[in-house]
Amino acid sequence: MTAVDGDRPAGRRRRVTSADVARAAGVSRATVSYVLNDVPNRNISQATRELVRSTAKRLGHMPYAPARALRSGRTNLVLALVPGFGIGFLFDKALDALNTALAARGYALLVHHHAEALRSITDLWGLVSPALVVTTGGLSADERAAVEYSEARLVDVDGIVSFPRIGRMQAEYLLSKGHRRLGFAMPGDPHLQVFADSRLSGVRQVCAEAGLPEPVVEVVDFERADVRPAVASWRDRPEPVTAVCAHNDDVALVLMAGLETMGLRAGVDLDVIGVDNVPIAAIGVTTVAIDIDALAGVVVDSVLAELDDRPAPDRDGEFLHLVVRRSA
Amino acid sequence: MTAVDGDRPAGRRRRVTSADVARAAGVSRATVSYVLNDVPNRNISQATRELVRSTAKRLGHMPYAPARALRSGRTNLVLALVPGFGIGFLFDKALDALNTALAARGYALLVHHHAEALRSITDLWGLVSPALVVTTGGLSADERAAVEYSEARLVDVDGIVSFPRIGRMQAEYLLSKGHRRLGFAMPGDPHLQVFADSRLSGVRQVCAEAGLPEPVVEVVDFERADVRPAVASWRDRPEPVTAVCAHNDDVALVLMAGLETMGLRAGVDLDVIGVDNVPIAAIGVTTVAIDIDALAGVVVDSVLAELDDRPAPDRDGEFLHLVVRRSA
DNA sequence: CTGTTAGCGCGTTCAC
DNA sequence: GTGAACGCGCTAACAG
Repeated sequence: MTAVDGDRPAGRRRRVTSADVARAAGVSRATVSYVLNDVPNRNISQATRELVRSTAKRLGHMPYAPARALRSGRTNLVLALVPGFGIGFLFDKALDALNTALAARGYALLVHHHAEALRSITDLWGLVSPALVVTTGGLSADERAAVEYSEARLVDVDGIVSFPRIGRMQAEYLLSKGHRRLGFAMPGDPHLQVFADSRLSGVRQVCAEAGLPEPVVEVVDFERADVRPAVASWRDRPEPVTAVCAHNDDVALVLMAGLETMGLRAGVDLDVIGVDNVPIAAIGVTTVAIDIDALAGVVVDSVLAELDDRPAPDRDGEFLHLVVRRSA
Repeated sequence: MTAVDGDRPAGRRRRVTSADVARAAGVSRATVSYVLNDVPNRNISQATRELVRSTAKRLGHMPYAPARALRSGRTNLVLALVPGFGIGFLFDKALDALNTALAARGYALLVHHHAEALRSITDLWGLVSPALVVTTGGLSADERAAVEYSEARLVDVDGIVSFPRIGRMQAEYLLSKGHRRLGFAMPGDPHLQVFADSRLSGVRQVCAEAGLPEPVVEVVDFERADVRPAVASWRDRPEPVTAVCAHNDDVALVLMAGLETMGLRAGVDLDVIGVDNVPIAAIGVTTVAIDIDALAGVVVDSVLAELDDRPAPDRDGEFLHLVVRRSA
């Protein structure tokens, strides 16, 4: 850790405004603005342009975002509201793709971990005022309303990949293998609950449609890898659970590792299926894979379309496929 | 994906300003500001307060961040400049802790994936103007200078945990086990290169100090789990590498899984040591563990201290310890 | 006590 | 190429 303060004893550095540049260059503020923004159809001599630019650089002028935004009535900010950092492999990939695409169009992608309990949307808007908000379905009805009522556009990427659909695929595969009592492994992280519930609902549907009992839900805490209670709950019952849908591959891997320490084996004593097909899943996790690039592409297209006032692109791609390995 | 646009046919909603609220409530703009901000020592009747608040709510007024920031000369934004999303377990934990601590003090933490190739700091400042920037040492000299020259404060969390120190711990442990030819497994992700190089430097130091040859560096690509070339490079040489320091546990896990598919075993045919002690490492990865909570605490303290103009807190904690499992 | 007037901050852009 | 008004919220000075 390096505290960097340079030589600012008490009063901090004064901002260098475009007026300072204008004064130093001996031109008007309007000229400075036109030059620095490359405004077309403004006949400004090359000499003046160079003078303004060099003066700005010499003085260390940086445009001041709030003033610019206030005057133009809009920001070039896209705010991604996430339910927590490190939400997952796919998510991070999509954010990276979005970041690059937006940078090329002069927008900045900002990621904020928003929680209603911590701060309201209204209060957040007093701190940052985005042109567009990207969410993952993690907003309450009130929050959605607040965003929609503000001048910000809203793109909800929830549903590009149907989470219930993923749960359905897991369950359908397990039933096709002859299982009749399913379990569901929830992650311990509360931020992931929303997603997990959504996947679980798909598993529930399939069980209900097949006339089977509800899936037995247990938490497999990612942090402390003690899965004994969960495994006991699944196996020590009159009609034992024989196969478990894990929220994702990470949960599946923790579960599988735990089974091994108990002298049990995934795919033999208990079938386990994950979601995501993360790289490490290659060690033997049967999983529902999601096509990252296609997914990221749709997210990017959706956001850009909304920014351009174009209709939202078709989102009915097929991003899911089953990868069968030894765990189920 | 749901495109949410409500009923805004062509022209989008006009902003509801505090002037609108003042007009509707029949009071002055000043009164509105005093009420909504709970400014002390302002004797405003309870009736007026309620009137203003209810009117603001009825009209759906939200404070407009740029105007507020322009007037007050400062924002309440903390910008974390990261070299990529999904940088790692520890990082995400620290960001979450920071987010919570900052929210309690009226600041918003925004995470931005910044790359010099995509946009300069100067241009970024035209889009968002933070009060403080948190980095992980990923800035170039020019970028550092730009940040330091702006009115934003800068806290660099690089070095809270010494990356070379981590590499040293890995190497020292392996040498203590009798190994004399070390390898280093780099991650494929270019965003992680900076960190990996730093860890590698520690390994290099230890080898040099012990009079041993340089560690043999190979990339273990996280995305495509084919580790055969890397393993071949380590083993197929006159003096084979017998132990590998992996950049982190994820890399170690991919490597271990790859070894297994080759009919080899980590800890037997090749020793492997990771970093982070991620949950899944419990399956048997020997690793350098980092105390997350202590680390996050120092990050939070450093940022809050800088915001409060207090001196940076002591950072000389000991966050590292070795966890020996079966992989080395 | 209760509330108002007026000017500011900084970059943008219309009219000249 | 310039002058000047503007956007929106904050707050010192002031008035009933």
